[in-house]
Amino acid sequence: MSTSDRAYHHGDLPAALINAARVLLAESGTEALSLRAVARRAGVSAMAPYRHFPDKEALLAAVAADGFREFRAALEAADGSVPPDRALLEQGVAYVRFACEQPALFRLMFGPPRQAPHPKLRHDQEQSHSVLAARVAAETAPSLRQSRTLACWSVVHGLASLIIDGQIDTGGTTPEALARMVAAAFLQQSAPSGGGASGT
Amino acid sequence: MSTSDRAYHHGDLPAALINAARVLLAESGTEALSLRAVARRAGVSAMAPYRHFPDKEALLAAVAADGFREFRAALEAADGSVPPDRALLEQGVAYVRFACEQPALFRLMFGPPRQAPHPKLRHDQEQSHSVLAARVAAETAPSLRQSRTLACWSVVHGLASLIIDGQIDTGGTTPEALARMVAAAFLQQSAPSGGGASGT
DNA sequence: TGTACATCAGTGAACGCGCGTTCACTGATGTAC
DNA sequence: TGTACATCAGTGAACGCGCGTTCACTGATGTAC
Repeated sequence: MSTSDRAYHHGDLPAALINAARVLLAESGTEALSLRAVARRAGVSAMAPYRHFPDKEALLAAVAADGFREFRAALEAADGSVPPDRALLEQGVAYVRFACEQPALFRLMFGPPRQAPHPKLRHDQEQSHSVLAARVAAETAPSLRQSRTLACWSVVHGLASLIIDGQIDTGGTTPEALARMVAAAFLQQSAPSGGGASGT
Repeated sequence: MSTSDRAYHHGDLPAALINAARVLLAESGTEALSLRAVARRAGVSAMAPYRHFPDKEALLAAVAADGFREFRAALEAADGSVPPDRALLEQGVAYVRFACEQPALFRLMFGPPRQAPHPKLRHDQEQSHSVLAARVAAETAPSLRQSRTLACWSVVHGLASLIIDGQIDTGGTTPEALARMVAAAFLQQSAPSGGGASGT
């Protein structure tokens, strides 16, 4: 506390800015995410961020990268939390849960590409994608891997998007329950061999 | 021509504005869609739109509603273009094609809700959703309808979103081919009875 | 241990911009007599 | 058929706003001697 209490030098302003951006994202959505607002939130002058990020895009990219690392961790945790034959289902549920808990962050991460994205961001993005791809690969014949991975990814991404964009009349059903319902319908018979998808 | 050539009164400014908005959307994306830019594009003063729309949101809602009507027509055309057992697949392909042909319009239609949406817009939205729902209902037992409709919707919506947001390394594959590949993987065995999904 | 000075990390005022929207207006149209 | 007038559909200047970014600055830190 004493070091960050009110020093002229902040200590770790980059991290503080990313944090402030995520708070703003959670509170007010993507529209409200201006450089000035982030600086204000971090309790620092409007110019301070330029010490650490060349421009607004760079800060946004850092926020997205941070999100992808957290996202990846969530997918991995879900994957490891159950026996292998239910891991894919749980990953899907975790995917939807993440989006619904932090919709604006999710939109920033997966929304329309802003510029040529930083290689750093690209890397964190691919790392998170590979968690799902690896699970599918583990239980799918090589010839079907690509289409099955993409189908799995599409179904969870689509459900997440439809929910957070208010397109679905959920009638009070929780996102998690919707995810289990949809995933069950999806996995029902498309598992290539044996057991699969009878979880709850 | 002679009536619209350069009259003080425009003739049908509302339609011209919606059109101008769609052109801008196609050319420069959602970010560029300001009221002023739309008016400029329609060759009219910045204030003229206020004769026909109470504010910016209302114009955007009209654009989205227009998009939903076109979207619905595309789904219906696809549905009717093949025998019933392949209609669902073709609807999915049409869904993805629409999104990829007009990504910014698609985002405006399905993006985060801006305000309490106009009832008119809600209606056009539901009309388009019902095309898919009706097809699923026609070939699915009542108890499975809800989950199967949502699963089908999610998979096409997710694929469309991933493509237009640049998340997928398509390696040159066309959106339509991706859609057929994913839909095939998805429908492979989840059709409740008989034939299904051996298209192309 | 003490001083000089380069470097680093912040400040604060100011810029130009495009935006949504207001206001008071003016030109065109249509209808009553 | 001609005129008076209400109404409708546009104009153009101006507002206040928050934005990203520039500029010149100042205070804090760390290193060489």
